[in-house]
Amino acid sequence: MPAALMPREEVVERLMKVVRQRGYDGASLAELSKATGLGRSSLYHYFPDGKDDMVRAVLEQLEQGLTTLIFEPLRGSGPPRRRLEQMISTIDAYYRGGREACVLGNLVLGTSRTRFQAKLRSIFDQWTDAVGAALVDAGLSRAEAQALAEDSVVRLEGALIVAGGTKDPAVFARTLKRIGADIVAATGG
Amino acid sequence: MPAALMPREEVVERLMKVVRQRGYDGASLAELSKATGLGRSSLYHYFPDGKDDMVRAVLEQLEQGLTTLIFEPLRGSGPPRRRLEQMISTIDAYYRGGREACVLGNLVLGTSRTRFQAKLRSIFDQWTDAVGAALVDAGLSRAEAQALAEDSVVRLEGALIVAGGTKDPAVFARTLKRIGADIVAATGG
DNA sequence: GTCTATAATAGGATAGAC
DNA sequence: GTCTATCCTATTATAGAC
Repeated sequence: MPAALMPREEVVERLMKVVRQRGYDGASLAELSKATGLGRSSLYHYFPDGKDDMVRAVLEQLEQGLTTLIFEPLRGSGPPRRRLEQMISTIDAYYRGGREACVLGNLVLGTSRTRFQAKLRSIFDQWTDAVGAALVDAGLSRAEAQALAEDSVVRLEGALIVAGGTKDPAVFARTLKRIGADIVAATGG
Repeated sequence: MPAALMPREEVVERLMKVVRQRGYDGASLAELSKATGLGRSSLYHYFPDGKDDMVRAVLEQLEQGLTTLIFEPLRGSGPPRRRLEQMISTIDAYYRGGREACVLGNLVLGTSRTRFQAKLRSIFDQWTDAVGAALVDAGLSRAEAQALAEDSVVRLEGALIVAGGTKDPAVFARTLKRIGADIVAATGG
């Protein structure tokens, strides 16, 4: 029995790239097939329910990646402000300085929002809560922490939209700076 | 010679509603036809180049609407802070408290960004510049005004994404409050 | 200016061989 | 586990009558 040509994780990673660039509605099976190097039938072998299944896998893997890269480090040890700064530079790299679009944003818009609502909400909430937890560790009240955390996630998503729309990645860089500055200000200069 | 059943403006308004809800890739001609009450052929009579033409018209009309509702009032007379507060409540109504998605965001994501890049950029820039102008009137330096204006637009767009993804319009309301508070703080309490 | 009808293509999904 | 071939539907777009 022949082995898979690549690990499932790698397949999903390539699917994610397409969804990130083209969204749910814009990602055709032809492109998903081309990006993975797998024929339609092979894709249906991995993902029996078709595109929905693929995107669910993308969201699962994204959640896992964010957990490892961002949520867990935010709740880790070390000075809270350092953890928050680390998140910002991880995000900067992840979105390539604002040149890459956001998978989440792409799935919120178009016709796909309702399809994946529960998972989308869960990821946004985990993100906000993880940032909030680090801010509480830094001395903020729960309410202050939650508000600043939500604002940080909102700004991130917004900066990716505006940077994409203006074709100006600098908007993203400036937004990350503002997020960092507000965190520094709130946690006592 | 029979008159049009409805003014072109109304046709474009209905197209906009579909684009806003479903994005470029998700907006099929069948839906655009249903939403306007016009058959495919009638749509092609108004918009010979098909969907691209329709979305170009949507963006033109959106630009016009934003100019009247937001950009011009921001540059108008009256206390600058009042003009900025007015913008915020206009936006709140326009996006129905965060329950409606953003046409711009929808066209930035999916496969449509490059198609309409120039117009998207123009609208984002006009928005930022108009907010910046009001902030300069309120006494901020050009650099401070530009930064706070950009941040306001970024937060708006981000809040619409996060509110959509979490199905929680309150995120949008809180973000508008934060934008207002930061404007008040920057223009001298 | 709007319609019905239809073309031509691309879309998602399946069957069955290997 | 992957492929080729195929199906059916939806999609964009056009033709031509009224």
